[in-house]
Amino acid sequence: MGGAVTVSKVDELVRAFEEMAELSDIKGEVRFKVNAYHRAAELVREHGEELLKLDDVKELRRYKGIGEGIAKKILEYKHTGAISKLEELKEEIPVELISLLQVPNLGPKRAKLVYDELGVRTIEELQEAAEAHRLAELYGMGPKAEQNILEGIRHLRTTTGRLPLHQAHRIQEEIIAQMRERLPKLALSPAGSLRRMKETIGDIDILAAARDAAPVMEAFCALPGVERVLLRGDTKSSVQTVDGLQVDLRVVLPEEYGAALQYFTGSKDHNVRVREIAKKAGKKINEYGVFRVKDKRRLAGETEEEVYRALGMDCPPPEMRENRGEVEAALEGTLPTLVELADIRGDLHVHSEASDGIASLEEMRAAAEALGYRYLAITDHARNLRVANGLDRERLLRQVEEIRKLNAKGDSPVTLLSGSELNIGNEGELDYDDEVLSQLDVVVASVHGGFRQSREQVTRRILAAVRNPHVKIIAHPTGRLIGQRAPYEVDLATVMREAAESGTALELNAFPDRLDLNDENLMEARKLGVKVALGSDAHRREHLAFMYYGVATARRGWLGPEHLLNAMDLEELLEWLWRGRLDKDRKRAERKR
DNA sequence: GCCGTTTTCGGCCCGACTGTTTTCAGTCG
Repeated sequence: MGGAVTVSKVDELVRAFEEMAELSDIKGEVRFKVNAYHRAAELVREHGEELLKLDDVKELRRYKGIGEGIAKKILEYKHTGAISKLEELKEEIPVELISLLQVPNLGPKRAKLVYDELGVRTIEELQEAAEAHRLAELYGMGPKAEQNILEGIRHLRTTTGRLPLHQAHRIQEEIIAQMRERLPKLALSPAGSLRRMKETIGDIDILAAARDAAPVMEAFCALPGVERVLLRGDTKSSVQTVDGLQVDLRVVLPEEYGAALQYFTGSKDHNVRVREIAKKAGKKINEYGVFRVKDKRRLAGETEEEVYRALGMDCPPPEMRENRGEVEAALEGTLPTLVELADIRGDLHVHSEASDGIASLEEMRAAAEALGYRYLAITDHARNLRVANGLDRERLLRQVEEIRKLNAKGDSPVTLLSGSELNIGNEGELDYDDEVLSQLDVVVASVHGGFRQSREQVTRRILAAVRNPHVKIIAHPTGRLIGQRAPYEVDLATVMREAAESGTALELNAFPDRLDLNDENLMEARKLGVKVALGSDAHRREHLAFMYYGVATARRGWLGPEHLLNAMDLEELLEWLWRGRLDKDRKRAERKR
């Protein structure tokens, strides 16, 4: 089996430009050159396939950010597999030095300094030098700087890295609630990557508006969950919580609130683009407002909408602010309308006590009713997934019957849809025959094992499921578990094309560990015209609420209600589910001929 | 290293906080 990890040419080239940026930075090149390399890495990440197809400097230079130098380097890499400039840099500066930049409070300048003066090239050596107080003797450094670097190393080793969105979200809500208790009238908002609903969160950013910042800082730094105060200024403080998370609070005046929110929400790349646009228009934007350069007149600041409008832009929803085309769309007035939680009419992936859930059908239905849903698909695990108590044929058919009876009573606004989450076997085989599947409303299929198989095999398995006329949704299509398990190798582009063609939806699994498809996958699905099915994968009543994170992720993928099965009303959904199955059945018959 | 309906040279996004400094560099976001 070809299970070897293959790193693509594109990934290698991205890495090469990133190394060039880091090494140039340590070397002390002007920041703009370093930025140019970073930008090149970004461009290759985004357009690598296209770029590597091109064969002359002129064509490459059509991309903004690629000039003479970068173009030649791309071609050199294409033809020789290496970039001589990078090799030269590596001879001047050891690559291991790049790893030192991970240490908080140690940047490129001091990394170079400790290497030149002390020969330090790894984090271990850095720690030894700091503990022997050799860092404090260096020019421009002292005992504090040394201590901060030791703290940085400790932090690096003890924190588990980024926190999953839902955990960070809970902590943030708690902090905001505690602040409100102490200062009831204070305007507070989440900001940063949490407001953008990124799938993992490095630290929590909170913004406050007040005439007098001092009492706000006071209250914040004294919150019960605060382990220690990292820095405390007049308008900005950072603390570390008992669970090792960094929380930043920024306080601005009410008339600056919108500008500060814009600035503090990011992303960094988005903000850089916005500031460039301001600059070109003879304006300046910072966290205090938008200003006209010539007379420093203030043009906007109180609300985000006003801030963007002052720059001739619509206001992009926070989830879109990643510099993935939203800046252009905001300028042209072509921002899409994104899906909202209120658009969601039902959940299409739910388990009951029949397999590995803990609630009865009626309990799950009552919980769905509380969320205002109109339908709920019961998709318990199927026969072959023994570990999850998968239903055999008889139990499944009994459940179908039970669902019919519950629906017939007509005492709930929620219609239960009978379904199953099939297991896609090693050769693409499914748990039940067509005769059984044809009795179900919603057939979901997904991979639960064989994660280390080759890309070809996994893709073949999933394509087999896509082609089954009854399978209408491929659940958690990449199998990743955030922070625990990488996605299996799969040719997602091919799966998406086939799914689009055959009328099969791909799932956006809203379970917090999964969020699968992810935001970038979803943008691709949107482009290819693939329908997306939101499912909470609930195993108990409270899990239905995970839909919130699913909708957030859908928004990060630029999806509107028109892309989602769950935004359809019941009749439309049933028609889509059944019409598609007849189409697919016909195609399968044609293929056999 | 890139870029140009204000420029082919001289710019390139912006500011807070800290520590080590007598006016600012380094780091961070």
